[in-house]
Amino acid sequence: MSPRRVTLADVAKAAGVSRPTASLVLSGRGRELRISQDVEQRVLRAADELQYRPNIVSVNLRTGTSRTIGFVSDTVATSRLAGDMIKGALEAARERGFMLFIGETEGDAGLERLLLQAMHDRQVDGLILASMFTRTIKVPKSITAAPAVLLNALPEQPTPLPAVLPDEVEAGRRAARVLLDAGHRDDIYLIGAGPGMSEVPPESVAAVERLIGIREALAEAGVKVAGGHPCPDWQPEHGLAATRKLLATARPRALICFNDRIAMGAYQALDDAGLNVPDDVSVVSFDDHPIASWIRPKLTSVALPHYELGRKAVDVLFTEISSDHTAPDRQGEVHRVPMPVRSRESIAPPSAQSG
Amino acid sequence: MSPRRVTLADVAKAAGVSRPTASLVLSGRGRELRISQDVEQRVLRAADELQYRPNIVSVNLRTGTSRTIGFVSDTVATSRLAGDMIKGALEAARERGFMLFIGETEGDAGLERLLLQAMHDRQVDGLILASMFTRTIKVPKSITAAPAVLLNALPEQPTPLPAVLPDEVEAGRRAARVLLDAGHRDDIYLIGAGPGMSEVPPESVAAVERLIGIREALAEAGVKVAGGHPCPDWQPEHGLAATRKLLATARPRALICFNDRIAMGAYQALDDAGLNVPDDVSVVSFDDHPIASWIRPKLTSVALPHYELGRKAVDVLFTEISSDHTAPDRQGEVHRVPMPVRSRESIAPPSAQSG
DNA sequence: GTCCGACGCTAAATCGGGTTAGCGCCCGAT
DNA sequence: ATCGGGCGCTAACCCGATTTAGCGTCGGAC
Repeated sequence: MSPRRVTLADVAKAAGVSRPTASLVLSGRGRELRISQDVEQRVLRAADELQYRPNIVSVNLRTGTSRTIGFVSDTVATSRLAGDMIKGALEAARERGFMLFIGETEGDAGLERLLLQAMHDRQVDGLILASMFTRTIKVPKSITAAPAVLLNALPEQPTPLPAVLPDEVEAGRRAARVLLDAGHRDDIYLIGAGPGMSEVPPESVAAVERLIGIREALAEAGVKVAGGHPCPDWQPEHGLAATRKLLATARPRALICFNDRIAMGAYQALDDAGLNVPDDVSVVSFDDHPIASWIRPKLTSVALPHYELGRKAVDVLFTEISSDHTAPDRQGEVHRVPMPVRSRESIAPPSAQSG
Repeated sequence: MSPRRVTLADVAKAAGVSRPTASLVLSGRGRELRISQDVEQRVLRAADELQYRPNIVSVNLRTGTSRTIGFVSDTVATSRLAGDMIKGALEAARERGFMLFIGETEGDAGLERLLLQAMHDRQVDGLILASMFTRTIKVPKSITAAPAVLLNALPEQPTPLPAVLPDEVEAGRRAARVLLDAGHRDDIYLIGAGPGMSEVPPESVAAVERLIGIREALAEAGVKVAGGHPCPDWQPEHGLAATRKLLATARPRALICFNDRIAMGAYQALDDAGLNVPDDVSVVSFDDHPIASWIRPKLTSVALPHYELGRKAVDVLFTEISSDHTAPDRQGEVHRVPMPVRSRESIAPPSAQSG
C-alpha cells in the first residue's frame, strides 16, 4: 500500500491554518465567508502540492449520500444483448459523478434480498432493478429504502416505482410498416408467435406487445396476416422448424420474425427451400442482435435500444432521487424508449409473380 | 426515503446499555470480554427487533477497508463475449462479501485516470484492469495505490502486477489436435491469420499465440499447414472473403478459423461453393461465441473461458490483497486459464476422395 | 474494618471531513 | 476612553462504529 492518504488535516497543517479553514477554502465557500486571499492561496497551494483528494467515504458518512447507484439485474451483465444497458447506465451515471455497483441475482429471491441489503448497507443513493428480457417481476419490499427504477421490467403488483421499457407495441407497428412501405399486402406470415393474441411464449411481454403493434398497423392498412407460427422458445432451431412447417403448406412473400435468432433459423429454412431473401421473401425482425448484420443478406431489424434504456433508467432515477418524496400518490410512471428500425438488405417489394 | 436507519446507538438504547457494549456483543467479542448473558441477550434481541444492520460506510471510514473491488475495463461490459467475465468476478467477489464497482474507459486514458481516482477515493480494496480482447496495455501508475490484477491484458512495461489470461497457445494446440484426432493430415488451411508468424492482425496477442500453438501441434505430428489466409479484421465478411479466395485456388479438407465470426463467413463461402461441413470440409474455430451453436452444423470451437477468467482474476486479486506487500522483488506472475474444446458437429474424418 | 482484585460495563478517542456558533482583534464612532 | 461592529479565523460537535483505557462495585481475604 501507498504510504498514507493525504488528509485535510495535512493540508491545513502545511498551510498553517485550522482544518475547518482549509475545508472552507477547498469547498469554494472561502470567498463567501471572507477568508483572506493570503490564506486561500496558502491552502490551495498546499492542497495542490500534497495532491490532496478528499476521502469520499468520510463525506459519505457525514452526508449519508454516496454518489453511488446500484444496478441489480437477474442476469443482465452476462447477456451481450443487455450489456449495452449497463454501458448506458454507466455513462449517464459517470456524467453526474456517480459510480455503479453491479449485482446479479440469477433470479434467486434470496440472493436478491442479500444484494439489495448489501447495497443499502453501502448507502447507495438509488437502485435500478433490471431484467434481461422484458417481463413482470415481483418487487422486493426492501427496495423502498431508496429511490428505485425498474428497467426492462414491470411490477406484478402496482407500485409507485417508475419503469423504463422499450416501446414494443410501436416496434411491432414499425416492423409491419417496413413491409407495408415496401408494398407488401399479401402472404405476410409471423414466425415466433401469433397469429392469435394467445399464441405467444409464456411470460413474454415483448411477444404480446409486438404482436399487438403488428396487428394494429396491418389492420390499419386493411391487410390481413396470412398466418402465424408460434415457437415455444425463440432460438434459431425453433425458427427453423416453424418456418419449415410453414413452407410445407404455404408460399410466404414476407416474414415477420419475432427476434433475430428466429430469423436466423428462418433464413436457413428459406435457403433449404431454395427461396431467396429478399427477392422471393422479405424478412423483418426484432432486437437487432449483432448477428442481424452478420447473416446474409443483412437483416432488417427493429432494435432494442439497450444503451438508451440504461441511460433513461439513470435519468429517471435521478429525477426520483432529487424529487420530493412526499408525493406518495404518484403511481409508477412507465417510460417507453423508442425502438429504431435498422434497415438493411432483407426487404424488397413483393415479386411480380402470382400471389 | 425510509424514516431513518437504525444505528448502533438505537440498539444500545433499546437494550439499556452503552454503544460500545452493544458493539462488543454484536461483533461476537462479548464472551471473550465477559459481557453478562443477560446483557448479551438484551442486545441481541434489540438488534433483531429493530432489524439493525451496521452501516458499512462507517466501518469503512474507520478501518480504511471497503469490502469493494473496482472492475475497470476498456469496453468489457458491452461485449457479450466478455460479459461472463464480469459475472465470474461478481460471483467470486460476492462469495467473499465484496461488491463490485464497474467502470469503462473506452480506451480513453484520461477517463481511465478519472475512474481509477474515483475508485481510490471510494477506498476500493483492489482493482481489476480488464481488456475486452487480449492485448498489451499501458499500466497507469496511479494503479499502485491499491492491489491490482490485469485481466485479459499484458503490461507494456514490466510491472509487479499479476495478470490473468486465457491459455491461447494451448488453445491453438487443442484446435490443431481436434483435426489431427479426426484423422486430418493434409489440406489444412488457416483462415484469419498465418501461415507465417508475421501474418496476423495488428495488436492481436490472441492471433499470435493461437498460431504458435497450431503450428506447434501440427509440427509435432509431422503435418504441414497447407496455407493461411490472414484477415485484416476478424468479422464474418472477412472470413467470407478469405475463404472465397482460398476456394478459388485450392480444395481444403479442414479449416482452422481464428474465431467464430470468421468461421461464420467461412461457412457461407463453403456453402456457396457447394461444399458440405463437415463431410467435405471440417471446421474448427475459437472463442465459442453463442453463434457457434446457432449456425448449422454446430461449430466445434475452443472456448474463451470468460467466466473462469473473471473468477480467477478475483482469486488472484484476493491473494494480492491479503499477501504481504513487502515483497517488492516479485515480478508480475502470469496466470493462464485453460480454454476448453467444445466439440460439436463441424468435424469429421477426411473424406476418402483424392487429396 | 479495610484493602485488593476481579468483574462488568462505559467514557473517550478514533477515522476524515463538514458545519455552526462564537472568539479575539482591530477599527471607527461616540 | 469606551463601546460597537465587522472581519477572519477556529473550537467544538456531527456522522456511525470500534477500540482502548479506565471507572465503579462487589466479593473475599487478612
